[in-house]
Amino acid sequence: MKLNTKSRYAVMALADMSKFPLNNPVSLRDISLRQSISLLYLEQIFFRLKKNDIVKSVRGTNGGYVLKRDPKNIKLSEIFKALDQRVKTVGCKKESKKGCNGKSAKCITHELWDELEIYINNFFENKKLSDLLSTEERIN
Amino acid sequence: MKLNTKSRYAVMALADMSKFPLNNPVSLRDISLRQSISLLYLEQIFFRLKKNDIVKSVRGTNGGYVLKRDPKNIKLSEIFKALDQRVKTVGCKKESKKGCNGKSAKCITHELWDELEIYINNFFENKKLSDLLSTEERIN
DNA sequence: AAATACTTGACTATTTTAGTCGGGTATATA
DNA sequence: TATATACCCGACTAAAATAGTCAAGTATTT
Ligand code: FES
Ligand code: FES
Repeated sequence: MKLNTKSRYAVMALADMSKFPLNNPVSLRDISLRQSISLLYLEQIFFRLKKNDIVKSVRGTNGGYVLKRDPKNIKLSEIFKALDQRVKTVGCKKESKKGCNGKSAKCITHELWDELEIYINNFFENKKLSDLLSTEERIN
Repeated sequence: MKLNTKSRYAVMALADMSKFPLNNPVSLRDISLRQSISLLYLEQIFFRLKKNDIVKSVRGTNGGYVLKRDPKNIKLSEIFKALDQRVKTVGCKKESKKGCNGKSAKCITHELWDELEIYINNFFENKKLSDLLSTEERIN
């Protein structure tokens, strides 16, 4: 099980942003420099974040991205979802009645993996962007 | 985050085995047929399981593999470890003081991913092979 | 002797990941 | 109004990981 860079960078970038005053646009260039993430990659990531109502953009000079909501109200699960990054533990299609090998029934371990998936999703569901900030930053 | 087939098949195969009397060798051919997993792939998986003291082998006709311990005492974490399949959520090297981009310090999200890794490993640590068997099978 | 079943390293096709590229458009400021 | 800044967005690609397969065995039972 591995977490991919897209999700990791997305959370990293958003955490970086949330250190600044809410209405102050933060440019991807700055995030790129501070967090050492490729600017072009960030653009791809933020395109998705914007489409999914997590950030909004301000174009032109001194523009950048702004969090659309308070970090307290942004769950990690939303960020993952925005990037199409879901937890996948089973080999079968959820909707289908068939098992992971196309056979008739769900396999003997299906329930276990389902449980694991719910367990992991639970982590993301209960974590908010604000949880990443240290006490001093949170006061700001 | 995705679970790979190696781990999934390993648990599936071991769960299949644990339905049979403990001292009765179960051949990979049978598991392959019952669970629709490639025999050659299973061989690769069981090679590792054997090396890691989870199963032992019985060669020759009517041979097969036998669980080395009671399913009650086989943790999923051991199975994963046997297959070199570890949970990896961070971008940096654990030992190193450096961050995930080779920069000086650990990044702002490092603690979060560490927490996630511990959280997931915890699931595997607390699950045993016996937990996969239904009540009737457990009596057996 | 023959069949069964494990042994073990190497190899390969496919898929996924981690980005890059290119050619835009909108806005602020000098 | 020219220019620089910064977002916009689809398409592309190299590299790594995954999911197996292949080959050439060895040990044991019947
Ligand atoms: S994981 Fe769903 S049937 Fe195997
Ligand atoms: S995840 Fe460890 S430094 Fe970024």
